[in-house]
Amino acid sequence: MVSYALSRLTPRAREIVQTARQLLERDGPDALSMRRLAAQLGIRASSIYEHLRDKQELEAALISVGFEEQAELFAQAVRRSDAPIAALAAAYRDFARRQPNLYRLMTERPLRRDLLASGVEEAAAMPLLDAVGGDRDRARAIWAFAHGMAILELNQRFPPGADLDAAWREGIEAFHGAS
Amino acid sequence: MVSYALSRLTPRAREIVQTARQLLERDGPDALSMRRLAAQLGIRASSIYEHLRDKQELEAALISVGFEEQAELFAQAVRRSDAPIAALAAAYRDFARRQPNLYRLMTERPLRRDLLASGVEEAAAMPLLDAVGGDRDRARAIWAFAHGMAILELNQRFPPGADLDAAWREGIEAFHGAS
DNA sequence: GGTGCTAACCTAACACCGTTAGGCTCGTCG
DNA sequence: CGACGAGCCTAACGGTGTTAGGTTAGCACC
Repeated sequence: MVSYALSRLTPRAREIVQTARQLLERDGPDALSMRRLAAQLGIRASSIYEHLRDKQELEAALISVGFEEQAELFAQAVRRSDAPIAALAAAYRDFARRQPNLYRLMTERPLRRDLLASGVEEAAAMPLLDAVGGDRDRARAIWAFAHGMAILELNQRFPPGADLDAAWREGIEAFHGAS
Repeated sequence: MVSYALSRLTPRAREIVQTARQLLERDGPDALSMRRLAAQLGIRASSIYEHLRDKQELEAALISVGFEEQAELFAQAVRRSDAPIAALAAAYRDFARRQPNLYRLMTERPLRRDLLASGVEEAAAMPLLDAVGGDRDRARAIWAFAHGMAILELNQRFPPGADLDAAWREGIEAFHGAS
């Protein structure tokens, strides 16, 4: 199963984006520099610009891939469970923990939607919107809770001993009642 | 009313931190560079290091001030309302919208707690913990929701027409029932 | 076989970043 | 007067994203 977002790039650009992803996840956000990425590829930084317009476009490609993977994971989670909100929450947290640096990249700044593969953002949001019967306000509130929990956990903002499973449960229960 | 966090600095360091805050809020996060800050002060970047150890310490001072102001605002919000959770949510959102760049700085990365003025983080968290009767899991879930809403709004992650008031209400209602 | 085109790389440079080493000029205090 | 410290300076180092302009290798076509 090949990414639609990547399939729109030239083969060389695709390689660069895939290398960038490994670099980002393995060595952290600071490692995602054009020079370090180039070094990893065995070329010079300026050569990357033959394949990608600039760093924003590289990041947008990574973010698009992230959304695609989220869409797939979230759809599966709902399919496999009869408590869709709890399942989505678990899948959401899982994605963030498994690829913390990609998750940060995907959420830490305003999105350049014009650079994203079209539809990927909506596709990632659909499973939750379906799970709440199309209630957009409710979906947004639940998303905010899940993102808050995920990013505060990644950024180690909760005290060391905090029982995060319990906090997740607390939120999932709260959002389980009727609106 | 003078900040405790700032009062621990030398007078010159205090001026630098205050100038940094104006610069950050007026010109955005990219403007908070040692060189630009120095230019604003009429000196060279290297001179700042006479007064603050490094950029991390500067940021920690800004963050400490932010926590102090939050603590004050949140305490007031609870005092003035008999629906403490709704009042805290409103105050939280308000703080983030009024000082978006300081709010981002305060939340976007792991905290260097060793550089923070002691107690400020806890002081900002107390009003909510009190409002939920000391239930830490519940307080964390509510905080995650509020932070998620605030940062997603600041980062323009909701669709342009989204009714964020409604989403906030949705979350506040959800967390209003008994645990 | 020669010509032209394209892909993919290169070096060199620009303006910016955080930070450090080392030096200068004051005013104050003993 | 002499010492000292506060506060500033210049110059530099290694890092960042990015651009201009040049080279090389392979392939299509006459």
